[in-house]
Amino acid sequence: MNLKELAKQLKLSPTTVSRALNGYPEVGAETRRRVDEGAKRFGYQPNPHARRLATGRAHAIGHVFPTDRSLMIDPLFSDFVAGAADVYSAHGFEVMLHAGGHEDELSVYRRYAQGGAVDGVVILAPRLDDPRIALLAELKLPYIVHGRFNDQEAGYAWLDIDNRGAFQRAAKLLTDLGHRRIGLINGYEDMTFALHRRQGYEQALHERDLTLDPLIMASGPMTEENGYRQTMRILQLANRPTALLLSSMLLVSGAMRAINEMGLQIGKDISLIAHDDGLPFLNADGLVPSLTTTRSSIRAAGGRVAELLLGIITDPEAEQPHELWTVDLIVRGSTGPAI
Amino acid sequence: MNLKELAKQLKLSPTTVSRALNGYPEVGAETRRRVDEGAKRFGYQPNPHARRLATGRAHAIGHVFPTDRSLMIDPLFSDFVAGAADVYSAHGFEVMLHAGGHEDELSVYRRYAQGGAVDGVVILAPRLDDPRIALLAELKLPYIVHGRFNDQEAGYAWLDIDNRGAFQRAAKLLTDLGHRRIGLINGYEDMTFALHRRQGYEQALHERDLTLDPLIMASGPMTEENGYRQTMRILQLANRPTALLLSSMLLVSGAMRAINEMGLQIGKDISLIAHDDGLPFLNADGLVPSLTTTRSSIRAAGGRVAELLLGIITDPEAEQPHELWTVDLIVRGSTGPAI
DNA sequence: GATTTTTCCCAAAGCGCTTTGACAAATTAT
DNA sequence: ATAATTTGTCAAAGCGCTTTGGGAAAAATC
Repeated sequence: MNLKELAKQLKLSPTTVSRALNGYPEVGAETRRRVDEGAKRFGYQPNPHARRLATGRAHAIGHVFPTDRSLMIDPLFSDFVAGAADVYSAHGFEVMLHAGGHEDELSVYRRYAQGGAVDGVVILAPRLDDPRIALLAELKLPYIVHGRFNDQEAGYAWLDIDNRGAFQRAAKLLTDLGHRRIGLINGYEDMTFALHRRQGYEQALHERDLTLDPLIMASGPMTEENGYRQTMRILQLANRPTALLLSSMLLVSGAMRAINEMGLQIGKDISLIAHDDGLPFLNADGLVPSLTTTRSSIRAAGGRVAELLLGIITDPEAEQPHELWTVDLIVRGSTGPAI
Repeated sequence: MNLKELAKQLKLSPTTVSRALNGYPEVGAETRRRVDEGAKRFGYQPNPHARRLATGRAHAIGHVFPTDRSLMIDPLFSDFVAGAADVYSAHGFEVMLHAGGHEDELSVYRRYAQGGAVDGVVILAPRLDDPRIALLAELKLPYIVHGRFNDQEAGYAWLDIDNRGAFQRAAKLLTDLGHRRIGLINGYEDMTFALHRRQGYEQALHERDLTLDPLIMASGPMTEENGYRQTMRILQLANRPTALLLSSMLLVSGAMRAINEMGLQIGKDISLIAHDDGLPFLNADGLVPSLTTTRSSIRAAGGRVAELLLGIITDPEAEQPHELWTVDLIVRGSTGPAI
């Protein structure tokens, strides 16, 4: 059943049916009712490809899986996309997913821009020297960045959480509790989110005139195993820290394992604060002791990013949105006074 | 730059250019060369929507996020899709993602089928009484199931791992080690994969004339927290098991935490075998002691499922593929003789 | 050399929708 | 009453591609 067929059944022209269905004003109330009723009765669905071709709008958003880092699929990604996809679907947009490997990320954007396969893209996990910056500026493809390109805040739309502020506050909480040696286990620091976290951490230490010790800082993949390794390494130092700041709940899994193994007690011998993206399978509140966290739902971020991008697409003239979300610091049982 | 424009530049007709680009035989070698060269020079990319409309093929596969279980996004999903997306992209297919919530899964398939938005879909996490069975049989939409509908193995294409065999072998390994009380912490058992695992487990116990004890069996979300909860509950029983079978590495995280807390030693006081889907952020080999697992890469499964589906789409007349993958049992340090 | 076949290219139609421009009919203004 | 406007509908063009059905020119066959 296509438009023409439906129009014939209703004894109307395709023009009128199309207009009625798309809510244009130049169609009588009674006719509109008839059309709506007829469309429902015949189960008519407009052909999406024809519509795209005619309107030039894809009604789709592109997302690219960050699949480079030795093929490690970030478990955060699916939650982010789930949040975004919900919003898209509410607005009749599809999400087009691309997982690297065969075609490199930049080519994908180029192809998207050229063929109009999508109306916009979401850029994830921005890096310090991100090659996507230049390309996207050149391409006429609406986009929004989750995170920020390194300290470059104008010229593009973004939504970021205040990673710097979050880790600064977290570190400050620890110094307020009397901790003077505080370790940091971070993600890869060529990603801006991780860099910002380190900067927040450094600033807090700096404010207390504490010196940085590279030995108790680490940067790497946010896996259980690396959490274990780095924690183990740091705890075995002669002069081990009394508190640890972690960039991910997955690192926490490994860290707790290491701490248990060392026979230390969380919240007493060693304090822990981690960033919690709200992944549903790893609950900070369910741990024993419950975990003090800087918390920001990555799923909510995905949803908001989607909303903003749809806004940009609808009105490209409007000012580019910038949103910096403050991060909650939730104090629970894993932080205690320094020993 | 579109086809017509390119053709004009090359002083050829759109027909010829289209044919040359799509590898049809009725075009001269020299002309073909000129077209290829010209297309590259002008950076020509065919408009995907126009192509879809003309050919009636979407060159896209639909995937639906299993987002129901109280909005819990399964972390396995992204790895599976990553594997699949790689294959699609090598074949010039896109992946269209849908995350429930706004529109229910069945409607999505109906819409896909009606409008030809995708050429096929991948069905994930089949259930015991899966409403998708009936719908898909009715819709003329090629599909393949990852897993199997409950013991119904004909009439549709599927790829599954031998969950039953895997858990049977795992349980048998434990009984061979002398364990007589073996616990099971499973996923939701209205999913066929979980049911099959329980059946494998039950059969192995049955072969040794061991009786089932519902007290040391659990079924629920595969989260860290639930792993902890169930393990804790089971270990606190008066007559606690000496071995535990777990359906997911995430459950293991929680289980190990519980075991540590109880002051028990893995591989000695209690043996552990878990199913490992090969998630890159949770490595069974990196644990201490390293974990005995039934292992099957969900990412590889995603890739193969994609290949099979593309095959079905290319040749709908061919026989429906069924693949049952045997699962590796990798014996490592977490299993020891019964105490 | 005349006829058939093959090779290579083209004009035009069609995919299913949206959108422009025209036009009766109904309404309002003069 | 007629003229000017508004309302509700339609015919036709166009989005950019593929594909059908020819049809010259070149090659192969008799």
